Amino acid sequence: MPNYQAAPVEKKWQEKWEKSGLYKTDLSATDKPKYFILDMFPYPSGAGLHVGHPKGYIATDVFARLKMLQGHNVIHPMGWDAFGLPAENFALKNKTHPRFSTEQNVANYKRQLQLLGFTYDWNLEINTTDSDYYKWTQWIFVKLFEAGMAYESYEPINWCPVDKTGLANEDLEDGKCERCGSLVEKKPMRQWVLAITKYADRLLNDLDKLPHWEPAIKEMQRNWIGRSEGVEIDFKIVGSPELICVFTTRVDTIFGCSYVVLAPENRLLEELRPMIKNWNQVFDYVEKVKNKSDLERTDLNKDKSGVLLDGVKAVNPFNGAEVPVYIADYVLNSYGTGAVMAVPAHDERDYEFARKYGLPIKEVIAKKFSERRSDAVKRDGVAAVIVNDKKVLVLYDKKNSIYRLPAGGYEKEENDEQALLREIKEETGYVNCNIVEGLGTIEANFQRLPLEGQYRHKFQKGYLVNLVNNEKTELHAEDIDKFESMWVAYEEAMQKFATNKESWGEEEFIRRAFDEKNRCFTDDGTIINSDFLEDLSSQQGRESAIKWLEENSHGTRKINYKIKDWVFSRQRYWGEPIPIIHCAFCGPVAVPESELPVKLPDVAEYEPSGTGESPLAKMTDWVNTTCPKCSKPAKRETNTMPQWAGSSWYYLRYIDPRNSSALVDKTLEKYWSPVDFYVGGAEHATRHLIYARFWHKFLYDQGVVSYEEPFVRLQHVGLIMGEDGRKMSKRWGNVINPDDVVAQFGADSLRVYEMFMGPFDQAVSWSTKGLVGASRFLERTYNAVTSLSARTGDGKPEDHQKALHILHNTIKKVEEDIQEFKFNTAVAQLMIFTNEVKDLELGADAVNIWQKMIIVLSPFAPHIAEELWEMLGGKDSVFRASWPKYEAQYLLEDKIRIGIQVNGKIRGELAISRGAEEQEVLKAAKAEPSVAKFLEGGQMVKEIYVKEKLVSLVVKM
RNA sequence: GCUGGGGUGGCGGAAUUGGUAGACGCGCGGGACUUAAAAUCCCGUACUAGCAAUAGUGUGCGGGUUCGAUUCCCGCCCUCAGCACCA
Repeated sequence: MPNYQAAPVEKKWQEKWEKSGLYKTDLSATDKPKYFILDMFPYPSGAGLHVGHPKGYIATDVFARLKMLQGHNVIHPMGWDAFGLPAENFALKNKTHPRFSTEQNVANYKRQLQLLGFTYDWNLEINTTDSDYYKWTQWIFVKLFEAGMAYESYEPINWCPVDKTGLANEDLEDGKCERCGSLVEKKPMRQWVLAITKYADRLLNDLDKLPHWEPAIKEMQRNWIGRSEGVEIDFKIVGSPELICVFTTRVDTIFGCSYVVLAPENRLLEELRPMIKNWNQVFDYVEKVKNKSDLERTDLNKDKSGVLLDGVKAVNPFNGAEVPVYIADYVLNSYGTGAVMAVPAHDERDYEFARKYGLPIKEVIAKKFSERRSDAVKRDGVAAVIVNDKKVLVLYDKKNSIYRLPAGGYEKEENDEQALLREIKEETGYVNCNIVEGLGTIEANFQRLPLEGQYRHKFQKGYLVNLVNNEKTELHAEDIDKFESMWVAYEEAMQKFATNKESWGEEEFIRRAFDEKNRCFTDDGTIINSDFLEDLSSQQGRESAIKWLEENSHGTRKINYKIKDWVFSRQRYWGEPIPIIHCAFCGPVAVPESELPVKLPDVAEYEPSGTGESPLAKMTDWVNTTCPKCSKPAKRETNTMPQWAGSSWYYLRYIDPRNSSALVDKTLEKYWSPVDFYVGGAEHATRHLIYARFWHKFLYDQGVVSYEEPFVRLQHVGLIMGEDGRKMSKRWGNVINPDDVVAQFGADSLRVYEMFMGPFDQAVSWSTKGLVGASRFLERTYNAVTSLSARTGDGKPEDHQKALHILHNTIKKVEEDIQEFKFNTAVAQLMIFTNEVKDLELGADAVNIWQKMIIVLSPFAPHIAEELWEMLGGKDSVFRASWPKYEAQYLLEDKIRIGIQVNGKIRGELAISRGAEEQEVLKAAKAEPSVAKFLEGGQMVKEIYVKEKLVSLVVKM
């Protein structure tokens, strides 16, 4: 029978905390530095919590307790995000009302959370489905509407046929409904949309003001916002007044444009119809595309398709070239202008399409390998990548010790082919070669090795060459000594060139030769074959081209975003009613603030209709109202808000949860805002976290909040997987319920274990064995403290030294690790303390030392810490104590052991005193028997002493 | 494909301005206590060879720089997450 009984102790302290109001946050107290630490509030599902859910809450709780002990006013609140599809679907399935099932689920979640002994102040609890709460969600919508940020749209949107509602882009996963996994359809319907794209630039730029966010999450947001700077160019159409406007970020490649592509849905198609000779074929293609789902369309990624618009020619304004026009579904109508200029040589998609349909591929960018020098001599040339049987021919220049490809400059009037074949013959002897394909151009600048020494600048054209047969001529006598030729595999060739003394980019040609995909060069480089852009860098070329476009009115600068405006209507029951009244005379009118909230009416039948109408539409009593402006009969908006609405601002409400006259009091907001630390799942990086930042910025512009960014520091929590390594799920039967764990091992064991499992942000598998380890540690600590009273006297001085050394290192390590969220190593340090200190003879001073340890342990295991604190004479809660300060004098030990290396290998160890003289240490090191035998008979070359770390001896044998 | 992580014992993982790789925990082996078992405590535990002292090998793979590389550089493989025809 173990000595420590978790259940009664945990119950005892939870009751005491409740009674004394230990964790109550006095919102009006502004005497101390504040700390706002926030969990992503849960969406209470019917299944209850599994052990993975509380991991983040445990971490914030540990952190909050540290801050309390360090003397901060801490706000650590919790609430419920309870509107939305999953709750409604759950209710439908169980034939109950969502309000009822939500209440039940919330109660269950709350009970489960309370078992773990968190510092949540339940007086601050909020619930997005309370009308007192969603009044302010509606209020924000009204402000958005009044600011022109919420508008009605009739564009086709994503429609989930199973959940029977429209969805935002953010609600899709692989083109499927994120909730139920069904394929979404495109459906045109009336909907409310929020103009998040107006904030796109600020959402993007302000990421730079968030140094304490993980770079990975900022990067995800950058990708999601997807800003790209480019130009729109107008292509005239031969024999038509219409223009094809294309968007491109690469005007520098304009002279490589060999055709133009329209999205199949592009409206221009109708206008051009009379000119199109093969209309039937075009029409068929458009129809085929229409019937493809978005998923099928993107799935065809690898196999591009399209149809030529026979009879239509577009004119490249830069050179007057008439190029063919295609429709192809690799061009999206919803991005840019729904039309692109195709530059197959420098865009992978165009390249693939051009190869499939045999369209010209014109190279206009050379890869730049190194900087040009003003004193360089220009000498262009050709290079051969001769491939035979998956091996490439590499020359070794013996005199200069360099590897190279067969290559050289032009002689007299030679063309590429002549020069190439001549060089191959001269340098390798092969006479029967077959030029397969060009590999593009590399601009190289380099110094000719010893022979000439001058700097060269060249455009080198690469060619893939096959051997027709092995026939060779004799090399010139001089060349036989000069070169050694060898056939090597890809990896070996890459390696040879990687360490080559003189190189101009041969690896690039080899890479292109071995993989067709690499033949399309999409980076910036030096412009070639391009009229007035010739020889400019891509960057300069873009500037010149834009200038030319604008001066000649053929186009203009343009910025596009991937992020779309936020589709904000749901045709479902369980959500905040959108506070709008439709009046035949006044149009859509906002519900006046005095009439908010627009309460969600109770209904018996709330099943989605599937017609695109919300179930609220059937509630005629509720729908029929009068216009607030003209008082004539009018109808309420029946769509509801998406699940993400309530969570986009909830953190603000914790600061002032019962305020009925304002969203949040200004003074309180100023003191408690912003959220100092926000912890939650990485899956919200592009949804919730973008929406919340968007609303927050809007509220900032409205003067409601005083900071531009809501969350100062952001940390994502890694999942806890099942013992089998799979996600915890009913489906796999690997779910561990915290109720069971707490009943068997206690909340403290669960808390300590979850913090100890591994790095906080990493996914780790649950291990009940591992949990036992945490439990044993607490038990050992308990036993150590309970046996303290049996010890008397002064103890041993060296034990004292040791205990103080460990204690102060523990204080430092735990304090620093908690702040950096490195809980696993903090717990390891606490374990070291118990293991090392429990058997030391410390006499009466033991109590003092262990008291400090208990404070340091308390954030992780608050119940057992309180119990032990009380046992050692603590009168008040341990959380009313102060975090101990570590003292530098105890951190370092006087005796150190250092390693001794001989020729880089550890051969022995040496005990020295801190501050020992270098000469003494070296002398002692050399005298060490295990070292000395490796020094025997050798000559000392070097002796290195890294202070208080190691000795490194170099001996020549 | 792109972007960002990651690859270290039987397992979860420590250690990075380059300095004794494997802290801590699990598991495993041995021992103590017990009539016995559980629990607890003590000792050991990277791998290979050896009775041992010891020697060799070792941080995904191949090279490089260095007295010294898990750490830095070049090339490659695998894996997880997000995005995915965004011109």
